Amino acid sequence: MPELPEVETIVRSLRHPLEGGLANSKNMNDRPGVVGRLISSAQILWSKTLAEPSSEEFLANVVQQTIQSAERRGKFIVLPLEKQTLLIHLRMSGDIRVENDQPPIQPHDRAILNFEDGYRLAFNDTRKFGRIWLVNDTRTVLGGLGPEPFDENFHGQDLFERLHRSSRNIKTLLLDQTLIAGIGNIYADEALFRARLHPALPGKEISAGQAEFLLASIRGVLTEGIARNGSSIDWVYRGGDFQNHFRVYQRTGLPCLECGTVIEKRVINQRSTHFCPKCQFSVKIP
DNA sequence: CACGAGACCTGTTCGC
DNA sequence: TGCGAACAGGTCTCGT
Repeated sequence: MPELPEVETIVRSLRHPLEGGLANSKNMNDRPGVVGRLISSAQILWSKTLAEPSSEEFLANVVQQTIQSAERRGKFIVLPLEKQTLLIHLRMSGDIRVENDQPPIQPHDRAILNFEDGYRLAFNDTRKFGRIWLVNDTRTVLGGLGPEPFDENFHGQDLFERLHRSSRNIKTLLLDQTLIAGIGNIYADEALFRARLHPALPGKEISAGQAEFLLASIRGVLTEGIARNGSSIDWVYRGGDFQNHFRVYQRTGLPCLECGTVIEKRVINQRSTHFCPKCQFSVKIP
């Protein structure tokens, strides 16, 4: 699913002026926002999309509340309302549309928030993995997340200490949302390439200096991803451009852009992992 | 407790 | 051309 840069792009679009932009535009930069809109009704079209509370409770409580802001925590979209908070996780295939003029419900729409002014927010999710929560206390859902990569109080030394405790490989560790929040399969591979670290390297083998450089690499790829409005792959097209700038992800068999060595792919932690065996050579590889 | 495999889903692409 | 297998940006649960 969308990783941190894609979620950040969507969240920024949700903050757009209420009447600015084109409803239904493919480009997130040209879409109307939702902050300040009053929810008048809601529909749950696939019951499992609602993680909590019950459908009846959700429909009764979400109405007559105005969206106060649009934030991001890890890969979660956070929409504080007046009394409670809506949390949305897009997982693998989730997407958000904001539209008006009551266009027909689209295939794979799983939940709809109707606003008093005629606009609506549609949560579309082909694979049905996405989830929505309406909670009183966001800590019940977000409490276990690790630090935000851009938190200025999160330093290379902190990452080092977190990695150093584990014998699991670095690729798996970067995907662990309790260790650091927001990184997914694409940006893990891209960050490890920039950091010149082999994805199979055990966390405990990584030095403090390498962890420092790795955090800078993570911030670098995420920053570039956000600047390019995220990645648009396959049928989930959101107007992002970062997919045209991958250095290793989905470049299996192509020459490394740095050294010309053929990019390899192997499965780590049940996820496809792409890397340059020369640039990301490490002495200790299990 | 840490770790890996399986489950949850649908749609597209790959390989024979 | 057809058809099943493999694969896809994520995370939870269960068994060892």
